[in-house]
Amino acid sequence: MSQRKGRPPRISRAEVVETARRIVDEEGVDRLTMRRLAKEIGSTPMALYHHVRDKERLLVLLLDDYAARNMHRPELPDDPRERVVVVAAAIRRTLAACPWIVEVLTADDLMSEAALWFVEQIMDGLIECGLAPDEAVHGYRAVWYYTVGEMIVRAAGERRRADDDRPTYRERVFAEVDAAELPRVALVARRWAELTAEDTYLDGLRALVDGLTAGARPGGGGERRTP
Amino acid sequence: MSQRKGRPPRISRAEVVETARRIVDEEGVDRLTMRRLAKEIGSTPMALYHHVRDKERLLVLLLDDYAARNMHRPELPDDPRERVVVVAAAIRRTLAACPWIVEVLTADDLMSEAALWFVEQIMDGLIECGLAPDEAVHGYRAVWYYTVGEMIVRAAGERRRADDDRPTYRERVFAEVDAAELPRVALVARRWAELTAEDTYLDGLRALVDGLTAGARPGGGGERRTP
DNA sequence: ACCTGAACACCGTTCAAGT
DNA sequence: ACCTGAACACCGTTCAAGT
Repeated sequence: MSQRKGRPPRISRAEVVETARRIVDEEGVDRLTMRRLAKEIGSTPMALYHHVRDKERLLVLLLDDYAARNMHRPELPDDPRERVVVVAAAIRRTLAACPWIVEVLTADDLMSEAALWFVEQIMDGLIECGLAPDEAVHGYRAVWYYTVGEMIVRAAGERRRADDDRPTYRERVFAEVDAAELPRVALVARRWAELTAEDTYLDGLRALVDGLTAGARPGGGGERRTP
Repeated sequence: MSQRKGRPPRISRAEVVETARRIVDEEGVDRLTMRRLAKEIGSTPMALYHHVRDKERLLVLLLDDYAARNMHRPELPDDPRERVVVVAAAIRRTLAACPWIVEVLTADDLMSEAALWFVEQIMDGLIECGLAPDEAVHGYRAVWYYTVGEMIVRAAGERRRADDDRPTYRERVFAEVDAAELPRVALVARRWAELTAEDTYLDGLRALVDGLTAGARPGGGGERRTP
């Protein structure tokens, strides 16, 4: 069409994101700096700022890129409640595999084009269980909160276990628990680390989805109960 | 007792934490640096490292300190399910009031002495609803995941709303939603920002607690149903 | 429009030395 | 044992100038 005015670009946003992805994959998110990225791309730090607003935005672009490449759509069960569970678990499985995710989740939501299919399925399952569209949005959000929280707490726990000199502090708190004052906690204090290391994501998710859909009367294509 | 050997300390860990708290309260967590803290305390950056392991640890100490000062125990309702809800909401209310919390939650759990009373009450409520102690730990964790996730996602949303030039990106994704492919999402796309800005923490929490306790037979001091 | 170079205003932490 | 000074190895971003 029309001749673009000004100097032709030497690097592109796609190239910036791609190079950033390579650095993060190979060396971890800590090694991704604007200077390092510029060097890798054969340019200067400031050239990057013509293609991404700032570093935080770059991280969000990286997450969207990751989602587009890695979020594979699972087979959908017929039961709407189970559908919500399966889809949420698929989101979590994909995101949990990418260790730098926590950096981005604290900066922004996952709400790229690639992710919307998953949102659609969760909302659809909830609506089929009898929730109104607005309630389904809030239901989706509840599932998302639970999933984000699980990923972040798990990542923190893993990091803590990696720095293996650290146990002392938490363990001391638990060792000093007064069984008269805190009988329930005292009962499990010794096994706390072991119990919280278990992966119970699915159990909690099922409970949440059950709770969200209990009491709503199903409709919208699913089985229907007597009114 | 015995005379301590070596040079007497000029600064204490308590003084370090207290000064750090003042900086964070007055100027935000971004302004808390080891150099700034040292200057404020009238010492050098490296002196701090004799009292706290590193900056991350300092942030955790700060959270524990905050919890000890601000987590006020709520009145406990008789109904065990409602007790879980009230106690979780009390945790969340306190932590949500402290905007730097997300920095720490991604680094470690909240598991200070002050927090254990809240853990106790949640476990107690769940056990009274019929959960076994191990299940109550996992139930508590599910509530904690949900609460952490809600706080982090909400904080990110608020930050996004503060940088008010940013809407374009998410809004464009939603504006381009294909109603044939994603009918449920399309239905609410226009109102997404508005719907997700609503505070529905309690609704989701109630659903989760209902789901966690449904099916378990109550006992352990509460009302009992026919077996 | 796009890119460069230099500079600003910082970081957390290690190390070796002092008291 | 506790503290200091200097240094290491960096950051993200602004600004003014070039093409």
